Amino acid sequence: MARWQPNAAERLVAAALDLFAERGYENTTVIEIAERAGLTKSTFFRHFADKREVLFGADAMSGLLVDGIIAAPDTATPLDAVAHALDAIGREAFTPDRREFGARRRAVIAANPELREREALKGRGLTASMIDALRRRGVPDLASRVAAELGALTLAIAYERWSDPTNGDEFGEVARRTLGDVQTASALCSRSTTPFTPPRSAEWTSAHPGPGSAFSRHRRESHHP
Amino acid sequence: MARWQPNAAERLVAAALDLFAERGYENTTVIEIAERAGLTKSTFFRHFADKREVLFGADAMSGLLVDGIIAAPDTATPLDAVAHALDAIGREAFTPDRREFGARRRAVIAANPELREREALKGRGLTASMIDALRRRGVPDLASRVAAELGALTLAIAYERWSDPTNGDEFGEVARRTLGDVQTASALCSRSTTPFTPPRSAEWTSAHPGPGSAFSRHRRESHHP
DNA sequence: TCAGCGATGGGACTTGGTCCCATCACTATA
DNA sequence: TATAGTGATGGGACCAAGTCCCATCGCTGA
Repeated sequence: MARWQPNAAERLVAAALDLFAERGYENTTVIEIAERAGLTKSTFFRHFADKREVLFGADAMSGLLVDGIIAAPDTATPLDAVAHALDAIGREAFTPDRREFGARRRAVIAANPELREREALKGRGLTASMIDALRRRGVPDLASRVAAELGALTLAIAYERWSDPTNGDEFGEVARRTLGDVQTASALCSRSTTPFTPPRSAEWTSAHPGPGSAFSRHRRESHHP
Repeated sequence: MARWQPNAAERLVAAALDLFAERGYENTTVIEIAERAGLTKSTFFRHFADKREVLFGADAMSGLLVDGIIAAPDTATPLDAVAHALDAIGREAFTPDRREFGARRRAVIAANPELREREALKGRGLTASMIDALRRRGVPDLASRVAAELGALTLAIAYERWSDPTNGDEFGEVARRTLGDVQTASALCSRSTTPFTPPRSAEWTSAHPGPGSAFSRHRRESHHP
């Protein structure tokens, strides 16, 4: 029988991905997944905490990110350290041979709210890991949170771009380019949108002496608690 | 009977929050929640899509954020528009009378992974809404994503700070201060980390001299296990 | 040959969640 | 006053996710 055949977990993942792609996540039963893998419901839950986890189980990313951030040179800025970690992910996790799998997985997750929810949680976990690693580098609290958030955004966008079949670049390249884009975009966030307005006129800077006062003129419009 | 008593949904929320706080989310049954509210399982699921949603149902935030961002003056930068939206949330959603509820809710959510997962998904939804609203302002794609992400981070931190019982400020103030802190921290992400060199002393303080600004207040550490 | 061990099978059980229909209270209209 | 309509509720059957416990299988080593 199927008993004692190796790679039970991998077989379950493959079976699940196939079935999810065929008939959708919610129209697929754990028992069906297990049967296609030549196993049973019991064994499924022995390998994965729940039905969603079958697409998120092999998750060494957190460790890779932490190690990558910590291993970055002392002179690296917080976002440099994040870039260093993204490189590690490109070498260890998102290798070229996994691109197709990544694309299928991404499509399945995008099609189901329950899976998107799990993905969101995993994202928070990765962000938390990066915050922790950055703090250990001596980066101040808030800067760690912001850098980790930008890192998570970069990771998400880079994964989108990399798993696109028309893209032939390695993940490391994609990620670095993406991080550059994010940094550029970040600089735009505190600048006026309209390209031809003077970005930092006298009035603007004087009206913006400290955090949060830029829109002090907009507040107090209506006060009815 | 309890039938036809008004505010069924509110009673369910109150009952759920009480029970979750008493014995924990996973040790509480939907039937128990319904019974404490004088209702039944059927009615519970008529008001809320699932068990988690009872703590996330009253969710007008997305609309408030979108409207606030769109209503911001044309001259506002992306993050100014976000600030404008956060102000609206302070007036419409996170009113002072809801602080205690917010604190209890936050504690319950923090104690349970399933609820944290839902919270993460809701956060993604808010971010998506902000991205959309910013795009409608003409903000470029990537800048929208970054600004929305920073806005979501600001909202999360501001909610943490505001729901703290020792905090007496209104949400709008807290959010404004938080956004300033986030912007400041954002600038550090591409700068060298070393803590005892320039940024802290001269350059830092002279660039942001606001009296009640930045890190002088609310030194609360945020922990991520 | 046998004992130990880890992975699997299997079934009972609880709970979240869906579905459908009966029931109740209120309202409008004749 | 009677009656039909409407919307919210109760109730139970039903399915799938997830837990628990124990039996069973195949391998390994003595």
